[in-house]
Amino acid sequence: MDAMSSSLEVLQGGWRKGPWTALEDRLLTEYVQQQGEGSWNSVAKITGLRRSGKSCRLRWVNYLRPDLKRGKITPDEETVILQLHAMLGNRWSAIARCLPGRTDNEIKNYWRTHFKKARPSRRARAQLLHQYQLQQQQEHRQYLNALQMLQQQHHHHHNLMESQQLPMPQQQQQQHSPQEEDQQAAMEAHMNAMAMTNDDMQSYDCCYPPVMSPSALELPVVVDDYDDDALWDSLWRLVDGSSGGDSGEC
DNA sequence: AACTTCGTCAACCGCGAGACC
DNA sequence: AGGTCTCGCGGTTGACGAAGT
Repeated sequence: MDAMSSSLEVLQGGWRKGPWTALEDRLLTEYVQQQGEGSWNSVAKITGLRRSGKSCRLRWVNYLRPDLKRGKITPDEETVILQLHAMLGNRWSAIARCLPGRTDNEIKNYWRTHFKKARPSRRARAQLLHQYQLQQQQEHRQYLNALQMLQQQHHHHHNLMESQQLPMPQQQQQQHSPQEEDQQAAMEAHMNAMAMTNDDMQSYDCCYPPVMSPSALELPVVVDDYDDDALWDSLWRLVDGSSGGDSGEC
C-alpha cells in the first residue's frame, strides 16, 4: 500500500508512527472484533501490527469505533459542548460521554478551533452580560413570587389551624396540592442551582442536563466594568493555562 | 500563479491513577 | 509497601487543504 506509508513511516523503538494505513486499520478492527477492547499492548503480538498499544487504543477510540458519528458538530451539540465546558472545564472525556458518537479528541479540537481564541468583543461581552442579568432578575422575581405564595399559603394554613384550635399533624403539613408541589419543586431546583459550587460541578461526570439554568453557571449577577474585564481575563487565562498577567489580547 | 495564512483534524507525548505482582 | 505495567486523559504538534493576498 503503500506509497504513503513508506514515506511517512517512522520507527522508534520498533514501533511505527504516523498516519495509519488501511491495512493497519483492518488488522486492528479484526483484533477488536475477536478479542474485544482492551489489552492494547497485546495487539502487536497477536496481529503483528507494529504499533504501540497506546497508538492502537487511540486509533480505535478516535477513528475506528463503529458507533462514531461522522460529520460536523451540529448546533445542538455545540450548545451542549458550551454548557458542559462552562460547568466542567477542559474535561473533554466527560463532555464526550454526554455526546454519543463524539470523541474527546473531536470535542477538544472543536473547542480549540471555534472558541478558544474567540474572546467576544467588549460590545458583545456587554450584551451577553446584560442579557444574562435580565435573565437573572427574571428568575429572581419568579423565585420571590413562588416564595411569597408559599408563605401566604403557609400563613393561611396556620391561621386556619389556629382559628380551629387544631393541631397540625406532620403528615398534613407535607400534603400539598399539585400546584404547590410544582412551585416547591421549582423553588428547590432554583435553590439547588444557586447553591451548586464548582466542586459540585466537577463531580458531574455525566450527564448533567444539556439545557440548564443560567443561574447554575455561577457568574456574578452584577459586574462592573473593572470586574467584567477581570472576569474575562481570568477566564481566558484559565483556558489558556497561562499565568502571565501582561499577555496580549487575542 | 505563487506564496502565505488559517482552519481542521489525526496522531503523539507526558503524566497520573489504578491494577497487579 | 513499593515497583512495574496498563490504561485513559488533556495538551500539543504537524500535515494538509482551503482561503486570502
